[in-house]
Amino acid sequence: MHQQLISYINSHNTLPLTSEEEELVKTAFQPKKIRRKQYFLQEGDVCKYSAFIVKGAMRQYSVDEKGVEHVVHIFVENYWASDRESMIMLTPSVFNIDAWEDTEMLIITRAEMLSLMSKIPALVEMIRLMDERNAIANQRRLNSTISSTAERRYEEFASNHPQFIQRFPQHLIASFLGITKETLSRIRKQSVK
Amino acid sequence: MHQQLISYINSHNTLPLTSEEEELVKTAFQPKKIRRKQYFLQEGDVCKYSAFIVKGAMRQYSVDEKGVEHVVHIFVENYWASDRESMIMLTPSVFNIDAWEDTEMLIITRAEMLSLMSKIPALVEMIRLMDERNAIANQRRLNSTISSTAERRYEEFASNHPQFIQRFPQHLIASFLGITKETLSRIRKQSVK
DNA sequence: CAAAACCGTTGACAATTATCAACGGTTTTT
DNA sequence: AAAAACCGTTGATAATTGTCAACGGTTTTG
Repeated sequence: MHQQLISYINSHNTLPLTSEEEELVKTAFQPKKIRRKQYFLQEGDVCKYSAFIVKGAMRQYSVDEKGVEHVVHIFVENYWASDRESMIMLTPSVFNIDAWEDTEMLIITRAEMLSLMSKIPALVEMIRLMDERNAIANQRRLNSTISSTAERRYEEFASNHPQFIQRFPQHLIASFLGITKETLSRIRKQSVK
Repeated sequence: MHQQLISYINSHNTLPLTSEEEELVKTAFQPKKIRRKQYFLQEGDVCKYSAFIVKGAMRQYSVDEKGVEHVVHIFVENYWASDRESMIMLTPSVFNIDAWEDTEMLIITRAEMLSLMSKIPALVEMIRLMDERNAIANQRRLNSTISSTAERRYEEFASNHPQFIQRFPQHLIASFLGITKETLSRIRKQSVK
């Protein structure tokens, strides 16, 4: 199980981890399994862990005053799930993260992660790379959100993430795109023509 | 002029820069001034520089097929402007960045920045902190974009960034929020009631 | 200082998207 | 095996937001 994480780390670095470093990683990350629908993080709680997903799928969402869920992230294998703001600022999260499928993950606290980073330079490098990619992805998503129609956003998403279309129900994709399930259903009907 | 950058760096770190490090920073960052409306980056070009803004204001925007501008970022003093995706991937940018006010900045290429970072650990730390804050801000913006009405987004923005409301015209704020200037005008009229 | 550009507002109308209720066909739970 | 939950779709209608054109008041430009 830890091997997948180690491969992930190595694939984000020029130099592979030494076996001592691998050991450090293995002891710092705790395995955790949760079943479909169980919470990894609940609104109002402070987020204590980052999770590297080994197998399964989770979603992160907020719930508005009318009780409607808004999915801000979908996570699958090799994704990292957490609410960074809550974890760093130690503030109650406005998000829920729960398992969409039964999920196996490796979790670590921020303190442990910082300690690991001070011992393993490759981790710092990996985080930097991830932040970079993250910033780029966010930029793209933001731009498409403010400048494209719902239809175009769906088309882009479907062509960039065909696996997600197959793996998750439409209503979840709709929420992720910021539209209702009915609107997405009609958009798809349209574009078949 | 460089002093402002050095203060900025120091304020993002536990240890202040040594005078040798300060010197390195001063030689690596080139001063540059541009006038209102001049481009710092033009769509189709590869972004070569990161800019630390010493004085003035810039905006980053894309232009859609109808010729409508969509503002994705507004930058003022002590902000960093660049198109990270273009700069890192060496791909033509889909964005324009231009000066909204006459602007003084300090610019640096990615290669020089990487070289500086290898010599000045404090810079690496600063970048990490900035990435962290950036990720948090993006998360918030994204969530509000997919889960709030235009009216609520404007209210949040106005209460979090009152300086921006005073400094930039409404049509620019509207574009930044992903709505038209007419809609924003009507929203404001409403909320005065 | 005259012309042009910019800015916010308004009205009339159109397009997009949301809301609510209902349906039939799954899949999951008990 | 029956009941419940889930899922996508559709229709009718409402709410939100965009589009286009026009205006008067500013500010900037030549």
